[in-house]
Amino acid sequence: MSVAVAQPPAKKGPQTAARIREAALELFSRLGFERATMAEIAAEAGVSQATLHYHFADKDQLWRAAMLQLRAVISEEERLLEAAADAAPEVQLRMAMRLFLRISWNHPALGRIVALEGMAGGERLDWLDAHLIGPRNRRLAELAQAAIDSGALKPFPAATMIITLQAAGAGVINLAPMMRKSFGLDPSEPAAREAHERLIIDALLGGLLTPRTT
Amino acid sequence: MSVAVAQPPAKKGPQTAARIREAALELFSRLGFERATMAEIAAEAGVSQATLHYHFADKDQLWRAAMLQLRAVISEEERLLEAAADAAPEVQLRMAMRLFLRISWNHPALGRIVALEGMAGGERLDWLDAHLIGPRNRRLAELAQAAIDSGALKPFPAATMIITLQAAGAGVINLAPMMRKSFGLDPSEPAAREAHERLIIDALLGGLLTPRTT
DNA sequence: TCTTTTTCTGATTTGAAAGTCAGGAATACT
DNA sequence: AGTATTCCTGACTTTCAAATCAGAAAAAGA
Repeated sequence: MSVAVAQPPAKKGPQTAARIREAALELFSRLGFERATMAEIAAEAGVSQATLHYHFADKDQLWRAAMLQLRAVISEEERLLEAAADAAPEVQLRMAMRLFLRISWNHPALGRIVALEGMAGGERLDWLDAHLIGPRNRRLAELAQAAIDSGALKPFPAATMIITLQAAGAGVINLAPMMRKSFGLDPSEPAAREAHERLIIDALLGGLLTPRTT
Repeated sequence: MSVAVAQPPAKKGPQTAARIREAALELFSRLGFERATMAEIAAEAGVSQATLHYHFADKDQLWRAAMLQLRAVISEEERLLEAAADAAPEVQLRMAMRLFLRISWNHPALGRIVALEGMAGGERLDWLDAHLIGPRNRRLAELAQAAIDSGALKPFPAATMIITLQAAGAGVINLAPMMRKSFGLDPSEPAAREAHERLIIDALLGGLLTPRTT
């Protein structure tokens, strides 16, 4: 019981910063920027709180670093879309929507953060718009607009469609705690996930495609 | 410049508690529970911070009081539905959806709070489920289930449909800051609001109604 | 009028979380 | 080995918001 220390826990090597980023992403997305504390993040990453400040200047910088890590993963997955760059607009749109839902599912952090910051506004939203969601949103909107212009989709404002897709797509995952509470259902089961995916695609595309008889 | 005081601001009478509740609702919904501070609420209501603690034991009680006030207003508006209690299920559902969207619009606080707390989970969500959103959600789900049973709607899980409606319906309003940032559009304009309403109704009902040719 | 109760406030306490710093331990370099 | 550098930590300071409290001002009641 002298001073302390001893067990070298988990190879304190250069992975430390990465572990911190992961812990930060997890906590920021689950709790939002304010509720997540530096102390919790440090504990989750298995380091002292001061270590966080050694690797990242302040909480804000840590948040940005976590977001950039998330972006890297997502951009990688979205590269799938490039393969279909010359398909018909509504085909591309359907693919993009499926991919969007899949990514929402694989990275719940994204949807939660977009919902939290997109609601609050402020500097972090500005940053997110510039680095993460803005380009993504506008690309989707262009796709939707192309589908509208080609006559395949009813002429709703593309921006409204995209925001609605975003909200609806992330909704079931974001609102998992509420769903459990109100309905006793767990939306993280694969069956529920698939039902949700079909629901969105059927509803948005089924409901918005122009009827063939016109 | 002696001591201070003088102008009797806004009749400190029995409306004080009500003014505090309104200020609290405004700030809680705009900023969420944590970001909203007692000091700000007090300032908004035009009273001292200690007065908040005179009328409400602590921040949590104040939050509950604000929510109950919101519930009272909403319940009143929802009474409209009773008039259609014996229409066909899908007609009732369409009415309920319209009303839901209208309420989301008239009371942005509701959607924001549901999104914030429904994402976070915890005690406040438990309370909300018991007193505000649970009964509402389950009533809507029953309506949707009835429409499904009657064969008018495709057989998607009713709970998933309701959560999606909730997310999509409140989405454009909740994500107004993001929409402004990403698209430079203001969803609070009447035109945008109407487009959104038509979009949701068209998409969800148009896409989910069983085709007449089957 | 005097007294009591209700309503409200300034000043203060408490607690929690962000951020700082001097220095210890490990690693790399010579 | 000796030295420098990188990585990490415990202890501390600072900041900010919730909650408390003693009492002032106003209203109600006698």
